[in-house]
Amino acid sequence: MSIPTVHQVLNGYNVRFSAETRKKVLEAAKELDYRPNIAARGLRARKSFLLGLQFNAVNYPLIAGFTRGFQQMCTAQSYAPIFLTHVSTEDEAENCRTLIDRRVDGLIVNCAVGTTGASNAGRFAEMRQAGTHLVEVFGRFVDGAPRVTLDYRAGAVASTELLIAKGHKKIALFTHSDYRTSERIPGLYWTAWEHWRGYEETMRQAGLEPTTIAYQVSGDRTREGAHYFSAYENAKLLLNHPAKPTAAVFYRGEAVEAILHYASANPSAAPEGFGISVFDRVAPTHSDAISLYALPQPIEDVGQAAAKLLLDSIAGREVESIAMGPKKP
Amino acid sequence: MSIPTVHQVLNGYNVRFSAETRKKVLEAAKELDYRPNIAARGLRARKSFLLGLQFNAVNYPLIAGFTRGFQQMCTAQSYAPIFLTHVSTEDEAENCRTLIDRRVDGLIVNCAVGTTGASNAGRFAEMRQAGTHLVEVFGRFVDGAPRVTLDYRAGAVASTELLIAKGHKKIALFTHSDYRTSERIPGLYWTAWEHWRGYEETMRQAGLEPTTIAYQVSGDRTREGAHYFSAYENAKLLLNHPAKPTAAVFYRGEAVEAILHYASANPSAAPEGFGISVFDRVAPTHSDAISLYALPQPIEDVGQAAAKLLLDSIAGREVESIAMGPKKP
DNA sequence: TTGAAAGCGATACCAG
DNA sequence: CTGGTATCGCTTTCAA
Repeated sequence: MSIPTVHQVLNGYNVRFSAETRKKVLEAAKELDYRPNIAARGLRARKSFLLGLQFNAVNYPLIAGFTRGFQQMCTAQSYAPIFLTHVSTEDEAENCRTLIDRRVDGLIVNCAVGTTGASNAGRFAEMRQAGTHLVEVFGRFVDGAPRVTLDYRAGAVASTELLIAKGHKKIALFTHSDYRTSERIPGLYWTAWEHWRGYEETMRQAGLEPTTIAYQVSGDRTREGAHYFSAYENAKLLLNHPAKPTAAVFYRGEAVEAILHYASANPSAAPEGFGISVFDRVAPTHSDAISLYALPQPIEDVGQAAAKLLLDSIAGREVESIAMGPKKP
Repeated sequence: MSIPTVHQVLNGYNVRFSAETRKKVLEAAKELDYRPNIAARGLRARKSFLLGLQFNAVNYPLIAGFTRGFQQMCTAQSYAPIFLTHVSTEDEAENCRTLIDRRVDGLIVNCAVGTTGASNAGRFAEMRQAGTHLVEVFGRFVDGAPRVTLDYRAGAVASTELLIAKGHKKIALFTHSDYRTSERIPGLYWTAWEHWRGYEETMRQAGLEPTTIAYQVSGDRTREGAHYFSAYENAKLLLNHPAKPTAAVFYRGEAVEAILHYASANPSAAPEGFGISVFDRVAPTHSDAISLYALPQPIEDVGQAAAKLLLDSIAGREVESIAMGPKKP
């Protein structure tokens, strides 16, 4: 039996062959547990069947969920992910080099941004122009790139509606102080901005007065616990606010944890029946004073969607950016 | 200029060639930004220069650190990691299949264990026997495999010594109730056991009386926050213990968080100046009553070491298992 | 219905 | 010193 014959049969061009030939080939393949060599196939096809997954290490809580969704999608099409993380733009550039040397068929980008605002976004945009298949995730830095993001507006809408449904009327928004600056700094803080818009819109539509309370995040906001400590220190801003809110929508799960801890350390600080909702993960925490409604972010779905977009792009199909809100409970 | 000539020059067999030839080749290579195709090289060498990285998703807090260490080591030798996570033994088997189909040159294993104790450890042991290069991390399931683990004994020794150095004499150990069963269940709870041994040994050597206090973890202990809630509910076991400890060595960071929260919610519960030390990561938490000394686990180093072991094994060198304790502060 | 042959990009061997 | 040639495993084309 010749190599091409075997090949044809194994790859489904069965019409051309006699039943007997087919049977013999199939049996032999099974017996030998034949598995095609993907690298060799790729050499011929000028592909690697490898996808590069670049992640900013500050987003480490997202990694596990994202990669799970991603691998489900891509291994089903016999692609495999090469996963690399970076902590700086230099790191990122080096990892990118590694991936290109590997001839990856596509790239997931999760930009690093230096304290000065420097990033590799421009380079990525050029690469995309030059034909590299690339999808950006959890960010809006690379011009023109298809992206998968979290829909913070939808998250805020759902969070606010949830508290309204629980009967709350005085619902505050507790967010960080840069929620309004996102218009001016491209790529940064837009999630807080959209979140705020979603909150305001929902409150207004319900005929309720929005009250936005912002805490300042001091120093490097990517440092461990930056939001936690800032929120803790500013807990009174929320709990002693003149508008006397009975509930609050939060922008960050970390800030929720801080208020939960503050409230249990200061039993009279939070009004009876205070409610909190948030579009984020909240770490397991003991709390009796406050009712917490966490709408988890669909991180795994983001991973799946990103893989799908990337594979579609590689296959030459049209792709469109997606923003993913909270799952219906 | 012929292909082999170029090849030879580019790969450092320079002695054989005239200076002029060398120069021409090198210049052309630079100008064209020549990068060898690793897949093609691998086809000929019957290698893939790919390493499979299988991680149990329950260990997600370790992923970011581990992969960073791992990638540093392996990209330096022009290997790249394919990263896959599993949540069950079936998942793990499927991922393993994916990696083998990819002809990975080596495998990092982080076993899943079902509630019945079932695992793929046997299969991995066979694969190793059959010549697959494989390194186990954070576990002791695969018979005969070289592994990189955390040295919980050293962690406990350092934790205990630290509290002794701070002047504490009544130092308890706060751990979960299965710390003694590890002798009987291979692969499970051995970290708690070693940790306990390290604590006892250090206390005895210092002429102090060890007091081990254990909390029961109810239900599925891999569920989110299992240790946190169990420790919280059993906080009194530690803080009201008849031996009146002034400090405690903890086995888990999560349990530390629980006690910190409990103590700030119950201000008189912890004695003045209570000290806690732990060989683990502790999430950022506001706390004034308790002095916390966290000795971080060297997760990134584990990643590096695992990559080194695997690459050594692939290169045919002898490899030996490593246990990594806390870094000297 | 089948198989011979070319080629993907790199490497190894050996003859000139 | 230099280059022709075979080879890795797979896919495609075309002739028999």
